Amino acid sequence: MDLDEIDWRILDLLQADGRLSFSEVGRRVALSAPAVTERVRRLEQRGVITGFRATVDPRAVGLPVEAIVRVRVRSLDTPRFRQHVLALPQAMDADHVTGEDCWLLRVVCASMLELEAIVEQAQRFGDTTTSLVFSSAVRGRPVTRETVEPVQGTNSRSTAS
Amino acid sequence: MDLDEIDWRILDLLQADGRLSFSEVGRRVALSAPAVTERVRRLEQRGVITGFRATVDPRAVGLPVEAIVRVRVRSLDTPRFRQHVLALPQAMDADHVTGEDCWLLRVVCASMLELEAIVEQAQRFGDTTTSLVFSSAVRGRPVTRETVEPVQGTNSRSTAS
DNA sequence: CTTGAAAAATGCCGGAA
DNA sequence: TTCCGGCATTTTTCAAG
Repeated sequence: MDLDEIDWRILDLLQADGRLSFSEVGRRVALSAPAVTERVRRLEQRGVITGFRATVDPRAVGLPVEAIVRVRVRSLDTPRFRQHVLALPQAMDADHVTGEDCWLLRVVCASMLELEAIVEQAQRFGDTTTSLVFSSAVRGRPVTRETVEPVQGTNSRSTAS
Repeated sequence: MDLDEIDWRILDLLQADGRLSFSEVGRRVALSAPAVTERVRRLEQRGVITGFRATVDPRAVGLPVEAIVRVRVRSLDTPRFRQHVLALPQAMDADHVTGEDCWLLRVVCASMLELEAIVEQAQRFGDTTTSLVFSSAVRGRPVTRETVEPVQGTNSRSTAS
């Protein structure tokens, strides 16, 4: 929560390239390598950095179909539904949300046939609404200081701030 | 696409911990460090690995509100809407999808007040439906061989396969 | 947080299966 | 091709200030 300017710069760098050496990070933020290592360790311990991951493009490994499946789960079935999606290897994200469609799944799969099977499985727990993803204009935007303290005047209405 | 067993094991390891040294990966898959480096380089070149990133928990940096905003963008406004969401630091994901709600935004922000402002901005482009995220049962599940070739008999209907 | 030294990892090369 | 071994360089790690 109380991150200083250097913490934010480190987060910027590591969200852009999670394999940057801590020496290199240190060079860019004008700190020694051990200092960076220690800051990163503390950011992880405080739960700010939750991990470092390689990101894989599903389309590049034979998963061209991406869809958002909204499921109106009957409340009694919620625990079983939770178990179900946890076991679904094609479910990349599953969010429990407010509103009529209690659950939102992001699913990737090899074909429409497979998507059909997945949606049919989900139907066991409630009504579904499925949308195919054309494209993603934004995916996993890094969290920056701007996200936390957005500046005013960024919108088209007030360009001449 | 044509990934062998070792490629999959490397992807498993690096999706779990993107900062593992390639020597360590090599130890675990019984390959020399240069061989791992070369495989990772090719996986990146083929677009399988799209990058390595640190993941940041928005809640840990003062962004406790997460919401999915569906926007029914009027088709003529789509290009401007695209520009708008690209400029929104709170939009973590933005997907163009089929169906009535042409766009799905995943938004994080500091307060309900801020969410209200963002939704009001989105309203300029079309009607919106907003759902608050209670929790995420799955977030960024790794892509595995199972995702590409799901085994049959995983579902509750056919446990005794 | 820094420095400095030991241990480990990386990058690059020629050569083997 | 794909992988291995070896060497120079860089990075990591750990101690001490």
